[in-house]
Amino acid sequence: MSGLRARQKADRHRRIIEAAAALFRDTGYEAAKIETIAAQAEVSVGTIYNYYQNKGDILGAIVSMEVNEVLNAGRGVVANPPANVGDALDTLLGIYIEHSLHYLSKEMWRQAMAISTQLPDSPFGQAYTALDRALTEQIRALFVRLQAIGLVRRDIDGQALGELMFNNMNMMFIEFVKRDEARIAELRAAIRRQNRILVAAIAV
Amino acid sequence: MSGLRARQKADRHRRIIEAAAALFRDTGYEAAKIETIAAQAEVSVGTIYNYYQNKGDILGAIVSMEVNEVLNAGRGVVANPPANVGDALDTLLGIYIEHSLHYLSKEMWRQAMAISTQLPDSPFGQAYTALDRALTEQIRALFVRLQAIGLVRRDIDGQALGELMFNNMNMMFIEFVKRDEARIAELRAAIRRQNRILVAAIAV
DNA sequence: TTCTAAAATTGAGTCAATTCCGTTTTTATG
DNA sequence: CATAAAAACGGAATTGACTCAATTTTAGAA
Repeated sequence: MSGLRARQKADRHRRIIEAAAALFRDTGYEAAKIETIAAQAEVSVGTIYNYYQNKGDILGAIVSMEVNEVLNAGRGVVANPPANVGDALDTLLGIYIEHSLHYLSKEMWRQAMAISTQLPDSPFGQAYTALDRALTEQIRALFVRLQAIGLVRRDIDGQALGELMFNNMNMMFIEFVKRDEARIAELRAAIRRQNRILVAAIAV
Repeated sequence: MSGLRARQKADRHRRIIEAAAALFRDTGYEAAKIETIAAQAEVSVGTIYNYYQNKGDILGAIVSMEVNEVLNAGRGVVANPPANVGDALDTLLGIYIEHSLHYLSKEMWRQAMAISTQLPDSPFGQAYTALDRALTEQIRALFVRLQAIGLVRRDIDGQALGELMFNNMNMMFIEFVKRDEARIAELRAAIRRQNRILVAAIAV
């Protein structure tokens, strides 16, 4: 069961994603018709629904790639953080934020976020939740690292802290993508200001 | 211009909201067809769209009522908070959370949240953002109150703290409504645990 | 009371996502 | 090879939100 059929399958997957990504970027998610994606990918509408449960899942596949890149970039910071709690946090969260608009437009993010709350049990909904958890975990890992180095107090509840910080950043990011005119620099400054309270509380 | 016409208008508004609320509750938001809402409210489909820009705005009107009640209930706590930072926070956020499922089901919340990110510029999208801001402001007001009483340090950045705490609670609430089996008690406990870090940082 | 312009209502029509099922392609088997 | 079962495909049909041009209702002037 791993000959021609599997190859065609992978190829069609790729073609659908490529067609969709291009269209979402160029015309926006809403404006991109399944029919157009199908034509571009040289498959039928029915086939697209054979590969993805719904339009949101196509976007989901694209979002997952993006977030996984972000997670990867974050690993570098966790392994080798700046020698200062505030800077370490700013660097990690900065990577998340700066990377975030690389492949995805704000409109695509809005749609992705909306779908993930609307259909939490769809394949994408579950994947999105898993990605959030992975990001939270990475922030927690940074604290563990900083505790090991001796920059963060040992008696801090790393789990709760990671959640608190991720949740705040995430909510700020949601507000950010909701306003087209919002700028990354302002977002980062606002998060830095909020985190100052936490940094003061946890730094040795 | 405030005779029969105004009365009929108010009456139709009410009928539409009542019909929609009942249907959303009973069959769920997705399953509730505009046609059915129209029939129940004894108006035509077109009339509904004369009163509300889209299906989401109908839900929006219901959500706004709910959140305004919550804000109202919160005012009491701010005016007269428990004499302990942790308890004061727990009481205020507790009111938000306990109230939240009074009129709205989890599915309705999911839809409302999704729509507010999907269409941030629709009437409901803007109203939802305003409600979030009002809640954040109320939490900030509680800190100001606690500072006045002498329970919270004067040098704390109240604005940043209010945002941090609201954002965290809100994100936790989003995750809560995404899982049908999640329980209120667990949600409150998790938030309490997260807030402990903040309380330690800000208490006198 | 009658008439007219403005405001509101109506429901058939449009549009795009999703479903459905008959047809075609691929795989496994003798 | 031939062939039957399984998997995947295609595209017409369905569905439900939303629009719009025609019609009805209301307010208020004559």
